[in-house]
Amino acid sequence: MKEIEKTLENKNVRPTAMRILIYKYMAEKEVAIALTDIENTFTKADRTTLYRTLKTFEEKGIVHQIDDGTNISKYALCEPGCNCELDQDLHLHFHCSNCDETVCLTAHKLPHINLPEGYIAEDANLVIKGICDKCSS
Amino acid sequence: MKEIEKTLENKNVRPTAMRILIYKYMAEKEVAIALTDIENTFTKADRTTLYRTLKTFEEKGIVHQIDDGTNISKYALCEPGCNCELDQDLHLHFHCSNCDETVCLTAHKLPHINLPEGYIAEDANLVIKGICDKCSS
DNA sequence: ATATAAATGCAATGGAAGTGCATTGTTTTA
DNA sequence: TAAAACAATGCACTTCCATTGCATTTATAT
Ligand SMILES: [Mn+2]
Ligand SMILES: [Mn+2]
Ligand SMILES: [Zn+2]
Ligand SMILES: [Zn+2]
Repeated sequence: MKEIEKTLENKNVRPTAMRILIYKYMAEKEVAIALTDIENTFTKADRTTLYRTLKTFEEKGIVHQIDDGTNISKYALCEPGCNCELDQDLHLHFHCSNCDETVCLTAHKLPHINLPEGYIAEDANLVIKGICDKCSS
Repeated sequence: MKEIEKTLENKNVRPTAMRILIYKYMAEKEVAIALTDIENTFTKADRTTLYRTLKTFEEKGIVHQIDDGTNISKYALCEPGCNCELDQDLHLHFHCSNCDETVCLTAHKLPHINLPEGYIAEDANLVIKGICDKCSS
């Protein structure tokens, strides 16, 4: 428990009860989390609080937002030492069309892309859709 | 004009007045088009008609949908001979954070990705965000 | 203890996607 | 050609998620 408090404080986020719970929840799940997931888990808390918690976590580099093509924002805890604010650590994401779960494939970094003249890359998003390991077996 | 009618008929889409106009509009633009773009252009037509036109075009392989990360679906005419229904012709897309325009970089095919055991890829989406050639000059 | 600032809760809004159904227009085919 | 069948369009309405303003509560600083 104290671990999580430390982690939050290190990122300049006050470790409130709700924030600790959400962090713990995300740490236990191995998949990307949507706001509605958190909503359904912590039904006593207000949706806005949960929403703002995710936003705060994102701003402070605790989680990164994932756009998996479902038009539902998902979030996952950043790896220790990840610098996704600096657009490094760009890994790919996999979205399973069967179970609708999205996972970070942090080991799979994005390949470098040579753009045409005049184009300046600042960020990239690569999502693979298909069947995940759990659903394919 | 007759060109467009032929194209639509070849794809088993009836060349109605509205559809021809929308096709023409998209052909003239070199960027991906959102429903609201079409809405703002053809203000007399109903939004649903325009919406369903895009859906029809997509189903019949006349346009492909583009998810550029803005959470607004965009569409672009398929290249002649493109087989995006078969998940081939997977090219990357570039979204300019300055002018908010999205373009197909059809010359840039997606690199092959080796996924971990058990993962089966069916589709992929790669979007580069940054500054486009027009905005960087 | 008081002042200040941050976090939370409540209510409302906005934008975009999607659907049901009636109406209009077009194509078959008898 | 007229009737029947089918496709396209228009209107109204719904759903879903993201986002904001403001009041209230809670925590921190002086
Ligand atoms: Mn990730
Ligand atoms: Mn494209
Ligand atoms: Zn799955
Ligand atoms: Zn631009």
